[in-house]
Amino acid sequence: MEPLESTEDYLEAILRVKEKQNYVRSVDVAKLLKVSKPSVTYATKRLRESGYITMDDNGMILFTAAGEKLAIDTWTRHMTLAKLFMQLGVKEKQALEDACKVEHDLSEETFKAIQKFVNKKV
Amino acid sequence: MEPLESTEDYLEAILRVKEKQNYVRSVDVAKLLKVSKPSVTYATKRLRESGYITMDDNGMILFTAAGEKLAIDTWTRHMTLAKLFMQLGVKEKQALEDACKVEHDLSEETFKAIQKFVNKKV
DNA sequence: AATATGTGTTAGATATATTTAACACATATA
DNA sequence: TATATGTGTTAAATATATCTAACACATATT
Repeated sequence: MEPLESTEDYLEAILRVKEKQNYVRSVDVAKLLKVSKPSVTYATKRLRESGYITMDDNGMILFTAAGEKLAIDTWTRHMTLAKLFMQLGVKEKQALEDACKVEHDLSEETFKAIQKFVNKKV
Repeated sequence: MEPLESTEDYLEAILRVKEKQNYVRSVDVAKLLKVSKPSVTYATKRLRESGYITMDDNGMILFTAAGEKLAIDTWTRHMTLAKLFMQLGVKEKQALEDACKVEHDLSEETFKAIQKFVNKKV
């Protein structure tokens, strides 16, 4: 079971699939996040109700402006955190994995401090 | 509603109450975590089943060896993370709050890298 | 003694997020 | 044409974690 994937994780996954192949099917999101198809059905329903995505006649997932912004913001956080961990000596794979788990929970203040640090250092 | 407090959060709270007053009642934990009394009843049941705590005849919460170890480990993580954030310029209160949210999700590798960094710097 | 306060429990509801099973439907293959 | 594969849905179960309401019981106050 294990509750795991939230709004931002799904939006981020949609963004990654879109960058890769320009269209996003439910099954692509399921494969990337390693969750079942019904989980994606449930998630896309929530994301539609929240106004983050729409779906076309073929069931393709499309971002709204708000959804794309939140997805990109989340992705930026993810990469910034991963960068921090890597600068501290963590290997890329682990850094990305940890960043994903942590990215939703940080305050703006802490995120900005981290951003400043990783950019200063590069 | 909002799911929030997990095993480690409760163990950490129990540790903090114990440090402060040497005994730990359910209501103390509820107050510290700002959750309801039934939430604590539910949590202590889980913690007992997992072998992390016991309860004496008066309902006082006692650590097992495993419970105390996990509580201290969690607290150490919490403080190490808070230290990292403070070194990056985050104010103490916010650093502690963010550290609490993040502490459960980090791999050993990343935690050790952070530990090395904050100790090197001091 | 009667009442109020503090502590804790159980029962039931709510919310999030996941799963498997079953099915519908379209397209591709033998 | 019959069957297999791929995509997606709905329904129902499971798991975690919370809440409010109601109650039990002990101690403290009037």
